[in-house]
Amino acid sequence: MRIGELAQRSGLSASRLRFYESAGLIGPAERGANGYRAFPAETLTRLELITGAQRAGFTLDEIRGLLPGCDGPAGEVGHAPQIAAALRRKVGEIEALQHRLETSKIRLLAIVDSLENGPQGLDCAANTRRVLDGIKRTDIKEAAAKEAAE
Amino acid sequence: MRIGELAQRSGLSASRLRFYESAGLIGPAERGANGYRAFPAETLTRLELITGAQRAGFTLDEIRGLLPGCDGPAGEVGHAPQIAAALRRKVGEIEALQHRLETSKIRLLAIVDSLENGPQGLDCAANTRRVLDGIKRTDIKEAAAKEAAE
DNA sequence: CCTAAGCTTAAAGTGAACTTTAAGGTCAAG
DNA sequence: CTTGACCTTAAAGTTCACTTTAAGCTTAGG
Repeated sequence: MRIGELAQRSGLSASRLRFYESAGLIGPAERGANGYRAFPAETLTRLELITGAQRAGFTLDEIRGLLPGCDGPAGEVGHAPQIAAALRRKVGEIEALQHRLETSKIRLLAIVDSLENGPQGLDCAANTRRVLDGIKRTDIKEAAAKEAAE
Repeated sequence: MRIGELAQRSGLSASRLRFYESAGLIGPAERGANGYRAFPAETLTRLELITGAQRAGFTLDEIRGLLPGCDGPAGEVGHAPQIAAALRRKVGEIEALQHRLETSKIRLLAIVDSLENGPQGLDCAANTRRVLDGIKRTDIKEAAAKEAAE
């Protein structure tokens, strides 16, 4: 598969694919007699992994370290346990992020509620204070919920 | 409160606080006779809001638009319904992100499982194929779960 | 044969979110 | 009355993750 087709099928730009290759995120593509890159079909799967990990908040550096591949400095066979441990740490990070998101969501919904069901006709400063108070109450509720959960 | 104390109490650097002020994320601080900034105590709460929103994936531009404050171009009283609508959209985005994270987590755990409980002694290329196969199976299960949920 | 699409490279540019630097003013303590 | 911590500004620098540019191949189609 040449770079244009891979770009179209993956939805990524060709420049991004070249960038990923030069960054070592996808293995160096084979070259045809004309110098054109020839990517194997698996690259598509790998790109999905990469973009998925990115959406999950991983940096490219982290992804390079975590993705399966035999080209790294520790890329030999006995590598698997370390990768598994790293992935477990990442799962922990994802869980922490999920918790933060849930917290953000609760806060946001509290603000929406405060905005939509709160008293009308206050001036802006008073409204701001009320919203911030609402957030503080949310914090307290969260703290209580956290305590209860432990 | 001067900038050093605010920095210490918020855990943010003084340069970051100046940057946030110049970016309009926190209101322009009053100035003492010496030109030093004098921040009101509420700024701390606002900074928590800002960093919280950042952790939730908002850009500073978005945060500036969403945070309560009477200094914006649309900062007058009737502004609340638009803010509420924007916040609801953000909640939707957060939920999408949560779903993506859950997906990532499942994938990661599938890889960990594949790595830890899979056959031993395969060479690296074979192992890679096995891991990628595992991810594909995860995709299929997710698709099935999604279908079932709808 | 020529053109246009598609590929190559190296290098420079972009935008977000800050940080660092440089040059200087303020102020309490010794 | 000087040292050192703390403050000021404007401007330049940094990192990440790419994109754009410039100059130049290759290859299929009219």
